[in-house]
Amino acid sequence: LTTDGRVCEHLFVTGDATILHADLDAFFAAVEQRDDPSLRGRPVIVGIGVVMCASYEARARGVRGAMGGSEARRLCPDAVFVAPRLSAYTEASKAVFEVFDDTTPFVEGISVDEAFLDVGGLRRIAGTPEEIAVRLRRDVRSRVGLPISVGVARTKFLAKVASAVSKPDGLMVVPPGDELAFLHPLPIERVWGIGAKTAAKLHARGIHRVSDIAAMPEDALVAMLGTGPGRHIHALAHNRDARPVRTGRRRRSIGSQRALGRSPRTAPALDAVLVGLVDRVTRRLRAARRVGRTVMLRLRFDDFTRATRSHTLDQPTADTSTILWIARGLLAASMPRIGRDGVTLVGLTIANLDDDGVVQLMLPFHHRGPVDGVLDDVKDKFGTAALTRAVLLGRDEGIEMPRLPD
DNA sequence: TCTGGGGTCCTAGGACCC
DNA sequence: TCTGGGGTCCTAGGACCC
Repeated sequence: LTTDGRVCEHLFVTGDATILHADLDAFFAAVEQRDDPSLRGRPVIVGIGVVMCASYEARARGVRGAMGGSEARRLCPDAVFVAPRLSAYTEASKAVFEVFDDTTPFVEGISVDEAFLDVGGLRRIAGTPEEIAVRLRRDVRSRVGLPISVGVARTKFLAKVASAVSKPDGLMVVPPGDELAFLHPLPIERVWGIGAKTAAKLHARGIHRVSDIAAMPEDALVAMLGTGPGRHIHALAHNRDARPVRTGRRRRSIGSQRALGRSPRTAPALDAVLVGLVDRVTRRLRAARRVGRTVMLRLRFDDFTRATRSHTLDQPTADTSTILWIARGLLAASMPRIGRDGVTLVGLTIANLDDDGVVQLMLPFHHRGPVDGVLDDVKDKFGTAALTRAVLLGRDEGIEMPRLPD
């Protein structure tokens, strides 16, 4: 503890750089270039109305993600626009994560195209972190056909920064001892967690480099950004980041949204959009064998302000008619504001997720030894989702009474 | 073709409980 | 009459990320 009673954030300062951050380069565009040789070497933009992903050839001309299609075309008239093929990206992502899983048991997926890997303790069997990273990049290239950048450091934060700095198709190892020399000259935008708003606040006070942040007392940052962000940014600027690589993280919400564009905004039209969203979301819930308790309606208005309305049920569900009933109620409650401000986007998210009807395995207290035989039985009877849950229950939650399915 | 679609985490206030 | 001290859960909004 620090003198004022907070938990100190650099408990771990010893040790090697053993956290890898692996991040595919221009993922969607790279898949398109892989699958269509005529696109290689040319500026490729995935997305029609809006840029979802731009190849490095297009980025060199100033095209950025989330940019409007018209501006992208103006900057780069010879770009090839490609409609996204989400299933191809999902498949490529799975193949890459297989390579990750073959590298180390400690993989934490961050999104479809990036993950943290903890390779501490693998030195004897797999070599140094740098050797592992070299091999990982080679394997992803040969097995999946995609370029991937890797950062290696002692903290998640720095590994993430290093992979970004090394892009494209790069590898950067930040050895302990060189960390602040690497970090401090960087512009604050490089810090994972500083976005547009925070950067603007900092710039307004003449703060442009990470070293500027590091030179400030924590209190000053807290006064500027609030308690949570202030402390967080201050710690990161000193490379204090104790977050471990966490395996087995599960999705906490499932949602879908639709921008309305020029389509009519009448009540029946909005209801039709809502029905479509509910249908998509509940299908995805059931496919994932999850159920949820909180139904959240998300709205965006003409002036780009946003609002959310939510309702939490007593019992989790993935039932279409139940969720539609709740969603309609939330939409009805929002109609006054919609009439006033004009709606441009409708979204629906289900949160507070739980597993649906998954078997929980209770082992006797005295059970020690391997559980492989038991787990194999569970897998045969109930499938791999149940197996995951059983392992989770044993490792993280101890032994507890199973909650009976409804 | 002004601004897609999918997520995470944090905070603050209020209701409610013991 | 005024008011403790500990907690959970829900709702709404904001910032950030890919």
